[in-house]
Amino acid sequence: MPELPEVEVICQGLRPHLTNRIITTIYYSGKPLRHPVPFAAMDEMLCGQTISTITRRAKYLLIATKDGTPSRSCAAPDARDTRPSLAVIIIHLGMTGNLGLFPLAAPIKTHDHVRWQLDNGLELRLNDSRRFGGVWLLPPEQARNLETGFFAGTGPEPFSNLCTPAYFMAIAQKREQPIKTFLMDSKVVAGIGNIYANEALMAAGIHPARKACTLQEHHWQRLIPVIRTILTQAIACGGSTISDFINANGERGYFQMNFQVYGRKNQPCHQCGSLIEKIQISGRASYFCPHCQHG
DNA sequence: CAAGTTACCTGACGGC
DNA sequence: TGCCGTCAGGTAACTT
Repeated sequence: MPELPEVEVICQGLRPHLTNRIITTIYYSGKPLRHPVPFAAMDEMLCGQTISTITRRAKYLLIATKDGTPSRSCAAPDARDTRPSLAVIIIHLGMTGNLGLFPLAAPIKTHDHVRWQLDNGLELRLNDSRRFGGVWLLPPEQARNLETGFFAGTGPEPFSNLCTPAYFMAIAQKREQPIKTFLMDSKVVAGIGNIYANEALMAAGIHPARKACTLQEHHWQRLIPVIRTILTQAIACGGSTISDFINANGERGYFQMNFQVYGRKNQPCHQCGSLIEKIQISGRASYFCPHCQHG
């Protein structure tokens, strides 16, 4: 379920419930996700550890622990222990992944693949039917160098001040590909998936198949703030449901967004009444208004 | 290097 | 009811 806004909503929803909780036990279905799940390493490194921070980078959720060293040998936590080392769990939700907090007694669902049991009677459950998601565990030395390690090659966040017209134009210069495909390239900019690439281009009045290299500075000056506004709105929509986070069932986050084009083939454009068209671009469903998106 | 294609998996939906 | 094809919010390994 994850583009950037959904992951951000999950991140914000989990934060108050996970911060300062101790991971007590970890369970694993045994089914591989996109990559092997580092169950043995998590079991060894995380049980007994305290969760410190929950953050998001691109479409990945990062859960840091306060101490990356094996804790089974130090059962009594030392309050004066200020060692900065952090092990980090990284979670990606793929196409169908979902994270929720459940009481321990809540029935296990099909495709609940990893469960992190906490010291407050709840457990964090990763459910992912298609198993395109992934779980990684970075030991302290790797966790300290995320941007040059795990996220090397990942583009800046859309909200970063690195995202300027000049930045995009320098890369787009050599790209003959459609602007929509360009926006979805995580090496260019992080977190924009199929839905929001479609929506942002509609809001900016740019045809999704237009070659990335043909966008002028004024296009980028329009597109960058539009991307930020749409992502912000989507996060706000999801945020309104955060209070239901525990035991959250089904729809939360951007399902509540009012899409202008995504999924609206042959329906009238909210701006001009023209019928929204659907085409394939780089193998992905692409929706646009033939009247509003000439730029 | 850029860009297109395929693969990974399950489930929902529409047509027959 | 059921069978079958198609499609789905992502990423990375391939090929061209």
